[in-house]
Amino acid sequence: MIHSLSEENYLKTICHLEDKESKVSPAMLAKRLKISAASVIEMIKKLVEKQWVLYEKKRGIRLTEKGQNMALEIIRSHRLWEFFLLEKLLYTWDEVHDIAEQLEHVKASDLLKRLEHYLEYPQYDPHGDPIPQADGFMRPGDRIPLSEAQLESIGRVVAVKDSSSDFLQYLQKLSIEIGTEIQLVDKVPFNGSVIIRIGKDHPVNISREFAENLLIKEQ
Amino acid sequence: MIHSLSEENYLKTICHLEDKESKVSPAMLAKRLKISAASVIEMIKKLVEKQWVLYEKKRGIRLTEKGQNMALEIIRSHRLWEFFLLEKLLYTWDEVHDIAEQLEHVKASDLLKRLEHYLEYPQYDPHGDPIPQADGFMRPGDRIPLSEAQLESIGRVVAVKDSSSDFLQYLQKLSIEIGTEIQLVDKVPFNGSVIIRIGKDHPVNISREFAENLLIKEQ
DNA sequence: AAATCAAATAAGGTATACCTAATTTCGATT
DNA sequence: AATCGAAATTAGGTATACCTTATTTGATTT
Repeated sequence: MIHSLSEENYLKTICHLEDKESKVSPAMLAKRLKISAASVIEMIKKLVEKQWVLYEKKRGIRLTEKGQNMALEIIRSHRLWEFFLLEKLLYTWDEVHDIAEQLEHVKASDLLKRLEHYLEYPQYDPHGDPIPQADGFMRPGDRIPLSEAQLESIGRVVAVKDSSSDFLQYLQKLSIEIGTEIQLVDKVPFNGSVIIRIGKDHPVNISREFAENLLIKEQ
Repeated sequence: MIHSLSEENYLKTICHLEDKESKVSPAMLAKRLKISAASVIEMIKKLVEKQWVLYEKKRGIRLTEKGQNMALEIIRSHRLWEFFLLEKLLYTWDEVHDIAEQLEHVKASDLLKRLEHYLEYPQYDPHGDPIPQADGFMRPGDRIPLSEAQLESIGRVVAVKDSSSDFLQYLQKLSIEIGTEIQLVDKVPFNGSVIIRIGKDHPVNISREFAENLLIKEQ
């Protein structure tokens, strides 16, 4: 059965939300996809008919096995293309996502296998998210909160948990962006705050809360 | 102004037809795009409003300068992706076109420049068609009819002029397909027929008409 | 249990890009 | 100039995927 670009985006988003939340509601989907709740309801009906999702009010929206497989394939495509864009076209970590959103929908027999072979079987995308294998297997991610990094280790910022504009502005003040190298210099057991070195600057002290919201990939 | 996938396909197709025909009619577009003439008329109206094409019954459909630029950009994208698919993902010459039809519509600032840099500024796509430069300049193609090849030269089949099923079946009989290497062994002045070697086979004699319909890229 | 409020859903509408089935236009015979 | 046929065009219709504006449902508080 043929599927449209919209349907693919729904499946992908439901898959992501299922990972993060105990129950996926129409309202959550509407928020994530930036469309009205009414439109979501309509589409969910279609996806239920096609047997790609189940919907019960109590349990929320869930992918069927078929739906799950389709979603994983799209996520696989997205992450492989992200890797390509960073590694081969030298885009920066924050630029790749939006382009991969377009590339992920390209269909061709064998495309992902060829792409993956050409990229030498990357395991993680530039944001530290695991790339699902062709058989649907997906290892856990390898990005961790800065607060849990090894002492002395150097990591690269790959994402933030909190994306409030307060937090983002604070990041900007500290000259931290996606890709910035950060070394964990010391942890202060007293209040959980940590001392980090941003790039080659002098070390600074940041709060535990901050350190928990900054996701890094150790290298 | 934002443009849709359909609009892009119209512009691209009009551009190709303008090259080939003295006048582009709605009926020709309908045939090429495999949609009804009525739908073409509708779309042409929209494109005229957006000032991407001009339409007068006597002169037919023509791209404006803006439309021409947009069309060339899409063609550039198409041919760069074709090159990528062949060169990097190792697809065969006949597989790349359909995939590039999808990739050509991906939008991202800088994408084509990066892609082109990464591919080391290819001049021609796998079918011997020239890849327009960023500034819109496009050199002439470098594929020629087999009948005009240099004696002794070895070329690779990149396209056919005549795509009637009779012709294609004859090709199949001779084991010629896109990508097949052909050496021009000799020309017979008498009737214009030529003697060719297909791959590593014994030379065979083919008619002038045949040789004129087979486009090769010398190497 | 009644009131309240947000989430879910229904109803009806829009734009895009197709379609088929008339109808009109126009150039080429006759 | 009348006729004919193909091409162009109009009219009206469909599916997709959105929308806004009710209305309903249901969970939570009072």
